[in-house]
Amino acid sequence: MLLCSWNVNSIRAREERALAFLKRSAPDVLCLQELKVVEEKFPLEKIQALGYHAVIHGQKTYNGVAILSKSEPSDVFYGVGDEELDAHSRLCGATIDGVHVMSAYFPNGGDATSPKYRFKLKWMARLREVLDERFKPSDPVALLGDYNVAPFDDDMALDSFRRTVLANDEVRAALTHIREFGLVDVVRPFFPHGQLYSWWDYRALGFERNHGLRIDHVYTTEILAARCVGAQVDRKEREGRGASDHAPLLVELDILGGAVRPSLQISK
DNA sequence: ATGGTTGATGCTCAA
Repeated sequence: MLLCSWNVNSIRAREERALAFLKRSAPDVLCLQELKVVEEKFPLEKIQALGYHAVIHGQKTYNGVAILSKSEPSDVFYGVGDEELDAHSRLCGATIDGVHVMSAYFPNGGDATSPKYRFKLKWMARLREVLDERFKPSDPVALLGDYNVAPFDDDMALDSFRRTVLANDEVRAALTHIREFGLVDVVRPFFPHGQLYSWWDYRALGFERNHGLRIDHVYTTEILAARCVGAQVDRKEREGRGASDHAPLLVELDILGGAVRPSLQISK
């Protein structure tokens, strides 16, 4: 079962690339973030034509998340269940092939003096409550998305990121609290020395200089983590004109009995 | 000290 997460930075601007990615990588599940569009204007028909179902939690201009899946989703939910926090469309969930999948777009937070940073910490604290309310640690749960947090120093190309709201001690502690529900970073074990990035700033030749950050993640409960057989970032997708500032993150779980994709076989 | 770019929107904000 191939699970993917990709912050597309506008699904309408990325429509052609997203359709090509679905054809090329054929994931069983693709979690999208930053749709920047309401559900009514989401390019649903073209995605359905490729054999995908779609759970869409849209918003005009900002945010917006979705879960695309080959199998039919059930037990769909939208938002974190808090009136203030759900002014932003940042979370949706669905059960697919028995896996409780969530697509999450954590707030960026601006800078540490900004109200946006308080919002980020509040949203992260609420996400932990959502996990506690909806699931047990023994359930097959997969939280995919743009976490806007780099957990380790070697998840950052530049030391200067350490002081930002993407990597300071406080957000890392907030992420640890989420992890302590019973989640595991299933990508990290395949890249024990770090230097794996999923986002590069559009500005100042961020990608060309490989000034990246690993802020997109797949966290799962232990029962699924034990089945994780490969992980990779599709760096090619960040190249050229019309790229999102994030590259897709792919994770293979050996749970459906299908063939393991050779491109994702990386020894731990 | 606040550049550099992309996207949606509408003459600016968010990332």
